[in-house]
Amino acid sequence: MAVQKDDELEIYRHSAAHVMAHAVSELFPGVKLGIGPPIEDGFYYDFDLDHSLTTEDLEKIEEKMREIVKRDEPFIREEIPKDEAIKLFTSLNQPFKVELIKEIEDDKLTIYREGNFVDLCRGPHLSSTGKIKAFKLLSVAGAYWRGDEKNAMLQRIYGTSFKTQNELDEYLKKLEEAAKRDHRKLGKELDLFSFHEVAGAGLVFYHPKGAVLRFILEDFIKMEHAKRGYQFVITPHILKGDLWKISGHYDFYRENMYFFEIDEKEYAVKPMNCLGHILIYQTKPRSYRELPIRFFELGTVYRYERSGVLHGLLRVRGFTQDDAHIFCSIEQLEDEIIGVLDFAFYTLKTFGFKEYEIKLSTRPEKYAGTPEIWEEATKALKQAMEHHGVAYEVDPGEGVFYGPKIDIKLKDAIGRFWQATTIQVDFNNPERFDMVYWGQDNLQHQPVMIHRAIFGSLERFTGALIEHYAGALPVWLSPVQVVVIPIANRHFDYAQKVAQRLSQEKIRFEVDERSESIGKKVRDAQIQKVPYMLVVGDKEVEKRVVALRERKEGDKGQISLDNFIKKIKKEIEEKF
RNA sequence: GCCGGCGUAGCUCAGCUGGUAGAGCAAGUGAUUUGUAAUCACUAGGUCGGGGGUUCGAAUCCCUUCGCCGGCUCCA
Repeated sequence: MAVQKDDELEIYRHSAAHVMAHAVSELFPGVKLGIGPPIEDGFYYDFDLDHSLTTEDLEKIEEKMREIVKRDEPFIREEIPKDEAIKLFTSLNQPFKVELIKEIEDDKLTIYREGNFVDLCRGPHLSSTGKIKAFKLLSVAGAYWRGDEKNAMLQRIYGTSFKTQNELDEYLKKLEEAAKRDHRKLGKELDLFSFHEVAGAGLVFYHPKGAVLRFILEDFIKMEHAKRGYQFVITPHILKGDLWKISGHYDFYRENMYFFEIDEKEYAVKPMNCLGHILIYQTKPRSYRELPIRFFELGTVYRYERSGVLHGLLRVRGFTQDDAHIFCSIEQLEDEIIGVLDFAFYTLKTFGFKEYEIKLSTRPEKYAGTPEIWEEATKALKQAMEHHGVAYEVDPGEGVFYGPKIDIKLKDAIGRFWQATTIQVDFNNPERFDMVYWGQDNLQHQPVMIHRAIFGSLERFTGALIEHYAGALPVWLSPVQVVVIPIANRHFDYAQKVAQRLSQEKIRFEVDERSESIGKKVRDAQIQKVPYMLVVGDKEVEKRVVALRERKEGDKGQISLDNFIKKIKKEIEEKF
């Protein structure tokens, strides 16, 4: 049996999951039990039940759980032989448990009883149900038995539990707070982007303010690529089907692509940019002297994603990648990966991301190339990460069909991780496209190809950014950096003078000339999360200054316009 | 794609068991000229996501479709 580290809270929650299953069994006799482990912030349990569970059912189940807790039934551990366990759970009509037991290698296994409820479980558990103090059932969702979509769909109840009611309340409040950071909600409130049912799911429309943010990201990433020796290219959005056959996408990626016909020829909308870059590489003989060749493109791609997986900006059907393909010699591979990692870490830091996950994904079931080639590429990726001394986890079998990859994942408001940066080694396409370069030895060699994106997708990165800052973007990223607020009509002239100056300094501003109270104008600017407000009234006109209000700190008093401009320009410069 | 839930004015939401829609904010108009998170009044605005059905009558019930939400699966 595998050794597992059971932290106290995990045991606690695991016991809560048992109590929940117990409650469901009492309320719905005949329910078939799946599995019910503790998870990061709570626990779940899967049930096979004819009746569809509703929110009201959750309340009833909670009620029943409280009853079981009150009964304070001891958790009793029992060791029984495998065949006896099979008999027991067969008699209890628990086929999923029987299936699990049959796969356990040990001849002895453990069950836990509490009252008249029995569950297959290796434990450990609390001493009795009465030890569970605070819990809440959160949601019910579908989940395939054993995570396989060919299997039955069970109903999963998610819940959480804490040792005190206080901690539980705090957690629930945290969830509420997280919902406020949701980029989908903020995107609407801040007038950044929209989706349209009439246009199609997963297709983003950037509004003027969203477009400002988008352009800032584009400018930044273009500049950085230029600095790092990338050459810019532009390639078409549609390419003939035949080309995708050469690359293998036709076999391995077909279900994610959009095909259509022109002049009786099959075409596909590009789901990736690599082929265009390969064609450019192929336009002339290449020398080792040119390597590494780094082609960069802000490439817009379209992929068919199953309807249930779309998620605001974080998972869409049309998106733009800051995509580049590096063609280099095998000897240059590791250095190139080191360079890309450096680029990625610099970028994430600049945008304020401190928390991320680094994953190394290895060979999947469907793959192109040979195991040896995969091995070699994986080694290069590992060594590059070791060079940077970063901690990473291995995701076995999660690689793309053409090669292993490193992914950097960013956390969203409620703690889900989304892949941003990706670095993928590809030995497959150089082979399929017969790519070569002339070496110093006057012989032809095959280059290695690296697919990589730093933001990943501009859309996803924008979504992550909004959630990271809860909409309160730093000054350099704010679509509107300053709102000028004249107090009365007689201050409009002065406000316009201030505005003119801001405009000259290329600061993004608005002047609020509405016939509203100053309180209202301030409130609206705060809600729009504008970093700076400049209030101008009689006093400011007279002294030729502005009254500064900072988004987070409130009224900062008077300051000369020159000094304010100096301050804000410095912040913009420093990407603050 | 699968399981469950949801879809009412630009936004946030109300509308009990079927009797043909309502609030606040936003918008427009007018008044007000304001000192740091909501000035007041008036006006306009919806074939209740689309289509079909049940019914004398549907926002309310049923079917279907699109979209959204939470999971699951998938994920370059």
